[in-house]
Amino acid sequence: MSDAFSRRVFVVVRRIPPGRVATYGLVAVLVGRPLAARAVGNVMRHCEDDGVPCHRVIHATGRPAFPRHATRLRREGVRFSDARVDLTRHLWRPRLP
DNA sequence: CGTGTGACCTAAG
DNA sequence: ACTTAGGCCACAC
Repeated sequence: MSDAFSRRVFVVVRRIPPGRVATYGLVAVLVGRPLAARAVGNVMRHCEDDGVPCHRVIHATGRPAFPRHATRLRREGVRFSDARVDLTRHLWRPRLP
């Protein structure tokens, strides 16, 4: 998909550094649609992982969408406490331009 | 143009 | 700490 919204979502997700994560809601904020968290999820659903680190976008509870994402995150040094990411430690806090 | 759906979020109980 | 209910947005039909 290459509509405007999806592109902006992917641009943001590509900027998430290794070892950090963003929630769907945070991505929504960063693309300028603070209430479009669900739509972000829809975009990620069709993500074919072409250079986009979709495993770094997780649920607000700290649970990745799929277990395989958790293993990739662990490989990047992300710490889990009981199957959820320690958000206080790993939530991405981008520098605002 | 109306409806249903989804890798969501938050507040409340 | 779970579960619900309500809300919001983009997209496919």
